[in-house]
Amino acid sequence: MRLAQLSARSGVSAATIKYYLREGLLPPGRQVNATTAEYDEEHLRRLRLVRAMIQVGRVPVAKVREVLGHVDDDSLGRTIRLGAALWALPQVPEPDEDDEYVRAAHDEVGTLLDRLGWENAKQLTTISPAYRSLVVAVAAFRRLGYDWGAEVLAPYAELMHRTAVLDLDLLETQPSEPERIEFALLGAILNEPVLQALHRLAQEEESSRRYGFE
Amino acid sequence: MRLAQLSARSGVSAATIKYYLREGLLPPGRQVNATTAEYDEEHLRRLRLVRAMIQVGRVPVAKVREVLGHVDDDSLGRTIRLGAALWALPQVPEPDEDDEYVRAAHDEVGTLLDRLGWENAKQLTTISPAYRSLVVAVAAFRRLGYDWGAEVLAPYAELMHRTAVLDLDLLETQPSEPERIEFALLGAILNEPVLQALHRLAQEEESSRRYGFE
DNA sequence: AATGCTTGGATAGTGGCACTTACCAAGGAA
DNA sequence: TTCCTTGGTAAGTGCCACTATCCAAGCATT
Repeated sequence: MRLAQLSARSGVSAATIKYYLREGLLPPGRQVNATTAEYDEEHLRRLRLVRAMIQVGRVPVAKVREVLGHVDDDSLGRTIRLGAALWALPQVPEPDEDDEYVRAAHDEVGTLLDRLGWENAKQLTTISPAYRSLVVAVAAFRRLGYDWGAEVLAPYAELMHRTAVLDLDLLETQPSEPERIEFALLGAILNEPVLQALHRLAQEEESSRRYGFE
Repeated sequence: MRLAQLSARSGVSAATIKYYLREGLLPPGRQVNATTAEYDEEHLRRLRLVRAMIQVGRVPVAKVREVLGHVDDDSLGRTIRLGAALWALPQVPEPDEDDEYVRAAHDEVGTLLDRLGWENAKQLTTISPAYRSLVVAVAAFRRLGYDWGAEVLAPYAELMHRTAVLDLDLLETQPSEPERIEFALLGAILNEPVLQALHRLAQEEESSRRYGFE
């Protein structure tokens, strides 16, 4: 398959594919001669994954390169490789630890994890981007005067835990290791928009059940 | 309160506040004389809301102006005002209706809504951004060869519905109408990052319960 | 009154990012 | 030989969220 055909089958412009090649998001094709390179189905698949990350997941190009680097790193074990790929995904900026709201949010989230019995998550508080995102968002609520405490968060966390159980059950249905890695990555990138969309749709449904359309 | 003090209390630089004033994200202060303007607590609150939208919610400045325009529009009724504000939030690009994957995704989501009995949501399929986001994400999965059908989505949708019930119960605890509008907006902007962070934390927790840290 | 600081407002510039355009030499077909 | 196509490179584009620089008006101190 030539570059032009790769472009036609993926719907991505030839110039953009060249850009991705230059940026290392796609491995180079097999060079046939000085002016021709041959691409295969694996390139097409990788290109679609890249597009899904950039367009649906809004992952910056530099992050995509980093994530794919972890995915392709055969020297790492499964858990580490997956963790590295997921943790490279975009994050909120570092919380300012001197901020009083941030400190209060830390305490609140700690209380929440204790109450839920998430012992493993507790060990990740210093390194997990998910933990940091949670602290930033809770601090933002507090700064606006809303008391988004453990009592409010706990029922949400229970529901998210059930969601995670579904995620992992689904992951285990994937037949082989490389597929599980890609599937988990897609889950993080695409399933979150899916959940968000389902959430908003559910809000619209529930709201119109309670109050009608008016 | 002068602009410099507004800056100090919000942590937003004076130059950025001037930028927001220029862009219409903040109403102008009360002009005292040619070189002095006076701001109040309402300005500070609005500024924090704007920052929450831009920094945590990643809402573009133009969208923030649009959303706030709906929030402040007293001529609209409650449901409409809230709906307008929420629907102005960032969306995925329009799905390409000619794409075979998009058409298949439409069918799949339609089946899902039937199965769930979300009769109200079914009426929104042509206009709701949440519906469109869902179709785009499901189409992206299909394009990569994963059959993200109604059977897979239904249990997620059930959990999201319970989440929406929690959201609306919480909303009803807000004492007055303007507070409910702002609270609902914050819920859409900040609660989604909270849910996402809880989701990822729950995945990490569940994953380490099943497989250990290795 | 003179000096020097601060204030809010306007204008233009910055840096990052995701492309996109223009161009090039090499190769293949008519 | 002529012309088109190919993949690669360098420079440019458009957008966006700020940010730096000016400026004149006011206020305070000397």
